[in-house]
Amino acid sequence: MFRFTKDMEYALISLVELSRLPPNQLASARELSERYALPFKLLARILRKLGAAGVIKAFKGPQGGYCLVEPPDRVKLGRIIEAVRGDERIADCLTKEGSCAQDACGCTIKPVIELFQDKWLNFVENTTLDEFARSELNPERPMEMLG
Amino acid sequence: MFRFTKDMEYALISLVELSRLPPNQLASARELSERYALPFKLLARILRKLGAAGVIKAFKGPQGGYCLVEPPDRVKLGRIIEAVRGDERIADCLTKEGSCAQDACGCTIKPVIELFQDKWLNFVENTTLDEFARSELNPERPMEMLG
DNA sequence: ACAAATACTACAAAAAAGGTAGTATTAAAG
DNA sequence: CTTTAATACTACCTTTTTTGTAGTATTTGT
Repeated sequence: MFRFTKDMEYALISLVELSRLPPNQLASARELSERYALPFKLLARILRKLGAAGVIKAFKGPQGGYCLVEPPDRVKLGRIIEAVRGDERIADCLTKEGSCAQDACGCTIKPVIELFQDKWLNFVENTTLDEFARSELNPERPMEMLG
Repeated sequence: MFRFTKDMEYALISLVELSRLPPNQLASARELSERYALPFKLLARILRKLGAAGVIKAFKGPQGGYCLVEPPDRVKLGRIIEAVRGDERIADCLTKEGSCAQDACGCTIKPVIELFQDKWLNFVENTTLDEFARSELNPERPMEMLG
């Protein structure tokens, strides 16, 4: 029900590394993959997604690599998830038309699922990369999820 | 990253139905499956799991069926998840020995993942079936997750 | 005895996750 | 202007998880 997938792990490990880079420095997919023992090709694909989404910036050629576009406290978890995993929803019935078997919906739990979704979306919009980089969640902000 | 699987949906729909049953009445797998258009055999297996976990009580034979063992406000979400899905953890690296590729862990995000896990576990321990049956989350309790 | 229910096991199909391979393109450096 | 180290892109492939089906055994009220 709630799980860090490998692609999210790899993305976050990479982004934390980029967060900690001195200004104007880059890290390449190769470096990241070797440093953290991540499968190179897979990581490269994930970084490309992050690049396409504008979360990181790519530089080609020798001495190339990636860096963050914005400071870590401006990078929302929700944006990372969307970049890496696409537009995830927390239950099929909320996304795909007609995928609620209880169609014309005698579904008794849909309201609660919708509620969960709102809260979850709100949470990922209020969690930022710097909280991962600092290894702690922000105790200052009102916690919409995860205390 | 956060998703209601079908088996959890089916379990919750069934449990909400059982919650609303008049005292001393039962609902059978067949009834539940027909009323909510759920695949019978699959539902039966889920109900068996809930039975084995002591969340619901089963009565065999004609006029048989299932009922809750405890009142809905005593049934924690965590117990339902464990019954239906087994002992889920939110990331492989926290469960399976040696499944952290960054072993001897240069993993920079493990602390945050552990934090998420604590919060999640705390959340599911403080969410109860009656909140699903009432179609709203409890605004009274301090919200550890999901606002 | 019959019928209606749960209990249990095995299988299988579909979807998602995780990973690999090869090629094209770009650009810095010699 | 060639080499080389980087990203960009596409097509597969393997494994695991999810979802669903089938068939049989067992229990129990009527």
